[in-house]
This record gives sequence, C-alpha cells and structure tokens, in this order.
Amino acid sequence: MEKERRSAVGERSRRAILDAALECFTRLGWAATTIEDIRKSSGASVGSVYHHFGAKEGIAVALYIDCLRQHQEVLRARLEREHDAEGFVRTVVMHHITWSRANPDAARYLIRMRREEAVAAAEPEIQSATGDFLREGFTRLKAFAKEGQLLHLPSTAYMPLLLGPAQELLRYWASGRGELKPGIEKVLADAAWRCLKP
Amino acid sequence: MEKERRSAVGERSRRAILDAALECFTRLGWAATTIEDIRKSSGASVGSVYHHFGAKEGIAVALYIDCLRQHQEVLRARLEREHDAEGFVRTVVMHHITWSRANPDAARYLIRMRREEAVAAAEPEIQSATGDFLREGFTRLKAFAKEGQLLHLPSTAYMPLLLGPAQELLRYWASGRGELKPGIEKVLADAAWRCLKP
Amino acid sequence: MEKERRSAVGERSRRAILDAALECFTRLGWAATTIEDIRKSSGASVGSVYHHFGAKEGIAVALYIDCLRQHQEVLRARLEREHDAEGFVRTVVMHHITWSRANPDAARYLIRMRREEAVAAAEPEIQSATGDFLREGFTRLKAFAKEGQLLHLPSTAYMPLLLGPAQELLRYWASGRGELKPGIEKVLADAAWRCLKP
Amino acid sequence: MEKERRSAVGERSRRAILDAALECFTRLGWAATTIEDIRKSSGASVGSVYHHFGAKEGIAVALYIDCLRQHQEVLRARLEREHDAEGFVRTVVMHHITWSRANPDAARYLIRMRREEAVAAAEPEIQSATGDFLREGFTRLKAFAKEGQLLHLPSTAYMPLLLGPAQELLRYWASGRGELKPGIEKVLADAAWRCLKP
DNA sequence: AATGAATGAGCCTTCATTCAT
DNA sequence: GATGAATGAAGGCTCATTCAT
Repeated sequence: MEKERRSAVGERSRRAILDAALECFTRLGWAATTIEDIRKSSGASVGSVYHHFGAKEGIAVALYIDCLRQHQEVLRARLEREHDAEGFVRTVVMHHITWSRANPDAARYLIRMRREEAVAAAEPEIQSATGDFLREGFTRLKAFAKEGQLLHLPSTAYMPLLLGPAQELLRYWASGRGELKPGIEKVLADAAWRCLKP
Repeated sequence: MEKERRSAVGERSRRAILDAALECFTRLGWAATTIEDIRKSSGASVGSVYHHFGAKEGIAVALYIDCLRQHQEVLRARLEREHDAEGFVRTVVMHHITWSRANPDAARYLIRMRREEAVAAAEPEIQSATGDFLREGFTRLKAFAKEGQLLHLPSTAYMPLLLGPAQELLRYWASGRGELKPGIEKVLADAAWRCLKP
Repeated sequence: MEKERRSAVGERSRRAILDAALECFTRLGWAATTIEDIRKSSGASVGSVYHHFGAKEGIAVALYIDCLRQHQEVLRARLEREHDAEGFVRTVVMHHITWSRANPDAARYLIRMRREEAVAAAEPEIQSATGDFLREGFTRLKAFAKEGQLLHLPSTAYMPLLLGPAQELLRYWASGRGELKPGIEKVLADAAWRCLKP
Repeated sequence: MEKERRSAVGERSRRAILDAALECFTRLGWAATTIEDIRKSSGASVGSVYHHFGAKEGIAVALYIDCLRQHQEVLRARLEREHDAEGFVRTVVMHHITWSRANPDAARYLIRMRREEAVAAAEPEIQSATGDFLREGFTRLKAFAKEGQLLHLPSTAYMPLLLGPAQELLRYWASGRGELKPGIEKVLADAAWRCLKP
C-alpha cells in the first residue's frame, strides 16, 4: 500500500491545509492565491505548508488528486453495475453533472486545473495515485465499439462526443455565469447516447 | 467610427507587438509571459508597449479581439450561404475544426483565454468590437428550433451539444497531446447533427 | 571594445551600488549582506539593483572584477619597468602589500572572495574581463626559470613561494587581527627572493 | 577533566553526526549545508542533532576541534623528536602537506573554516580544547630566533614565511583545481628553511 | 536520548508600471 | 511616438530552531 503511516496530528494539519486551499482557490483562483492566504485560512504556519507540500504546486497537485479520487470513487462504484454500452454512456454523463452539482468547489477545481501547468506537469504522479482511471474507461469504450454496441468512429472522437457537451456546460457553469438546471443531466445523457449508439 | 486614425509607423509597431505577443503566449502561456519577453520578441521598447496597450491585460484583450475577428469573419461569410438548420450546424462545427487547424496559434489562444480573468473582464469591450457574434448565432439556433428544424431542448443545452465535442477535442489538441486528424471535422459535424436534428 | 555605451545616469547609479556593496560586504560579510542593506546604503531601489546586476551574485562578480582591475592596472604598470627576475619578484610581493594597505576594503574583498562560490563560478567571465593577468605573470615566471634567473622548481611551487607568505599575512590582516606593519613588504620581498633566486 | 561521561549509544550517534557533517561540508560547503542534509546523511533526527550540538555553529566548532586534534596530535608527536630549528621548520612544513594528503576532507575543512565567522567566534573554546598548540609553536620559533638558530625578523613575519607557501598550495588544492604532487612537501620544506635560516 | 511536525522571521527575486529624456 | 532606467509592492521559499510526545 502506498499510503505511509502518518502521525494523526500531522494528518489533521495536512487536511486543514487542503481544505483551506480549496476554499481559497475557489474564491481567488489558483494563480491569485498566495501561501499567505492559505496560511490564514488554514491556521497552519507557512513552514507547515511547506513541510507537507514542498511548494505551491505541491498543494495544487495534492488537492487535485484528492478531488479526483472522490470523483472517481463514486463513478467507479456506479460503473461496476453497468454492463452494456448504453448504461455505461448514460452513467458517465450523468455522474459528471450530478457529482459536480453536489461538490461544486471540487468540481470547479478539477475543471479549471485539468490543463493548468502546475497540475499537468505532475500527470505521472496523478496517474499513479488514481490508478489511471481514464484510460480504463477509454479501453472499455473501445471494447463496446468492437462488440458493435457503439458506433464505429475514429478513436479520438469517442471522448469528445461522450463528455464534450457535459464538459462545455460545466465549464460555463464553473465560470460563474450559467446554472446547472435540474434535469439537464438527463438531456445530455440522452444526447450522448443518440450520438454514440450504433 | 471608433477606430482612431493612426500613423502608419505606429500601426506597424502595434502589429509587431501583437504578433510577438501571440508567439510568446503560445510558447510560454499568458501568465508566464512578461512584458520583457514581448519586448525582446517584438523589438519594441517597454515604453512603446505601454503606449499602445496601456497594460498587460490590454495586450491580451487586443490580441483576443484580433484573433476573434479573423475567426468570425470567415465563419460569418460561410454562414451567410447556409439557410437551413443542418447546413448551419454542420458549418459551425466544421469551421471550428478547420479554422483551428489552419490557424493553430490563434486558435489555441482563443481556447485558452476564453475564460481567463484578463479577457473575461473585458467582455463588453470585446462584444462591442466583434458585434456580439455569438449571441446572433444563438438567436438563430433558437429560431431554427422554433421552426421545428431542430430538436426542442432546454436552451442551455444547445451550445454544449453543438460545440462541446469540438471544443473538447480542440482543447485536448491545444494542450499539445492529441492531434487533429484529417476528416475528424466531418465526424463531429455528423455527430452534432445526429444530436440536434428533430 | 567590450564596454557598451551606457547612459551617464545609469552608470552613476551602477557605481553607487558597487560602492555601497563594497562598504556592506566589508562591514557585514558577503553572505550576511542583504539586498536591502545595499539598497539602503546606495540609495537605489531594489529593482534598480536587479536591473544592473541581475542577482546578488552578479554584484559580487561585478565588484570583484572592479577591484581586480584596479589592483592589476597598478601592478601591470609597475611590472612593465622590471626586466629581470629579481625586480619582478620583489615588485610583485611589495605591490601585494602596499596596494592592500592603500585599498584595504578592496583588498579584503579580493582576499575573502577569491574562492567563494559566488565568484569562483564566474571565473571565465572574470578572466575575459581582466585579460587573464595571472596566467601572463605565471608564464613570465617560467621564462625566468628557463633562463636560469630563477631556481628550478616544480611549476606548482612558484606561486606559493612567491605569494604564499604575503597572502598568509594579508589574510591574517584581513581577518581583523594582525596589522600590516610598515616595512613588512620589504621583509617579505627579501624572503621571496631568498627562496627563489638560483 | 572537561569531558563529560557519555553513554555509549549517545557517543555513537554524536560520532555519526560529525562524520556526516564533514561529508556534507566537503560536498556542499558549510553555509550551503542544512541541518536537513546532515540529518539525511547521518540517519539521526533533527532533534538529536540539536540535543548533541545545540546549534548549527555547534557542529562546525565541534568538528573543527575534532579535525584539529587529529592534525595536532600527529604533529605534536613528531615535534617532540625535533630539537633544532631546522628539524622543527622542516617537520612543520612537511607535516602540513603530508597530513592533508592523508586526510583530505579534514584538511579542507580546517583550511576553509579557519577564519569563518562560525568558528572564529569560538576561538577561546577551541584553544581550551586543543591546548593552544599554535601559540606554543610560535613561542618555540621565537626562542630559536633568540638563540640565533633562525634569522632575526619582525615577529609577524615568521608564520607567513614558515607556513604561507604550504597554506597557499593547500588552499589551491582544496579548491579542487591543483594537485598535491608527490615530493612537493620536500620542496616547500627546503624553501622554508632557505628563507628562515640565519 | 530520540523524534519530526511546527514555527515564522527574513531573504531573494520578479515584474507590471511609470516617467524623464 | 519611442526609449529604457528606475520603482517597489508582493510573493514564494528556506531553514535554523523549538517542543510536545
């Protein structure tokens, strides 16, 4: 197991910093948040922040992994009960919307940071910490296509068609302008299946 | 007319700065690019940069408008020849991909900056400079729906379904990992129409 | 000529920073001197310091070159009038002591920084700025030996025997404990010649 | 006796820290070495380091005394067998070179730290721990001069002439550039005697 | 004796912006 | 219009040291 045993007190401090960071990043944005902001918000000292995360990027990456894990654990559990393409497609799309509605700060953070330098540079670390969930899903998608349960398309088209609309909507919502209307997840799930069914 | 008369020499210097800025933003990213970088790359002096654009954000906004205009002029011309929903939908999607392939730096810039603070804050200025092209398109979309040429959907769903997959693909491409395979525009146009046709 | 034309005002500011730096390094030591100390002492702003020297090390190197040039210009002039080994040896030793007595801060700085990381890393730059004076002197020394004007010794022994005692004395003096008694330069020059004469 | 009784386990830990410190100081330099470096290298904990040495300077001083003792014990033994000036002079010079060659890290450390603030401030402690060996030697030197076995010189000239060349050579060697050729100790010993004999 | 999480003062450096020439 | 030296607020980060366990 990769988790090292940490003293309980250290773990509590680490958690407080991560929570404070999410709050600050949500309120101010990643670039505009200073270590001082996080310090004030978490109650920890500057030194403690660096003791746990090494650098500002370290906080971003640790928080990203933390949010991603929560996101994926729920989705993974749901997908285990889906065995055909339609269920898979609808579940993925709906989960994206509903989880984001339930965890707005974490969702916004994931959306905004996905391609941010600070996080992108640590992709290997992120993948090793999250078990490369995306690739697994992609593999399953291609298997469905091979079985004829999905339309045959160039492989680079699957992910955009599956999640593009949801991402676009979430991004708009994350920018603070649009809402996430109740029921919109069903509309997007329908549309995704309309696009991808054979 | 809002355009002030500018001396030819001033205009040339302005253009050089804008070109250098695009090159720097592409290479280093907006936040990481310094005025000094732009100065070195453009051959202008720091003072000259400020004379033309007032502040770093001013460069970002001016460049954004510049790129957006190029993007929209082509699209506007094409859309004038399309009078039914299917042509409209297909043209919008295909243009997004083909124009981006032809103007990679400008396209990347537009994609990355769309919701960046620096540009978002100047939206009114951008809209007044580009004639609110997006809203016009959206209006036309809703008219098609009213006429029964498009599926009836919650209004917030149209844009994500129309452009979400293309945006997702372009974003992935813009991040430097995926390619834009030849013909992929047709696949996405087909899919968009499949999603939106009645 | 390697010297770029600089604006007079810029040059004056640069000089003020260098003077202040020498004063601070003498008083506090290189490592303990902060940019803030130099700023206060020179009247320049932090930004100006970095505009001219790029980094703290840049000040150290520029100042080192500055002091070394003064040291070498005088010695070079004196050595041009010396044509035999004895004159050469005596002049070098005496100049080391007398110049240091006349320019105590600069001398201390040279002695202390000679092998300090910050300066040692820039040796190529220093040599290109000072014309590799040391190597020239060493070459001349070996020529004297070849002509029989000096004792035949392993080549690594010449510099220690020529300057070691003076350096040792100066180092002790630079540390603030010993004095540089009047006439001591003659004693060391005699000793050096006693050591090196055939 | 000033040595406190220490538990064997404590002593072992203390020794490990001292060894690690020498290794780190050699590799990184005194100022650039952090307590964390020493901790990693020694296997001890930060707290343990402070338990034994009180402060970073404490390590420097303890290590200095440790190295100096080793240096002096050998020299003291050798000097006991020398009763005339020539033997004394030659032995001192040769020992400086040969001991350094045999204990390069310790020698480098002594050379580099001799006038470093951290060590200089603790001179009284060092003298009381090493029995003021230097002063004894200096006293013996002056006695030889009084007896006519050495040249009459200003008292400040003796040490530079005796050890200056060796120090200069060692310093050059310690900086990592020059070598310590076999036999060079004899050359310097000859030269020192040539300088100092009546 | 040992541990290592926590502390926080202080430092170097960056960089957008100004302004005298 | 152009120039580039000067400005200084602000931020990320280091690291010696402390102390509860």
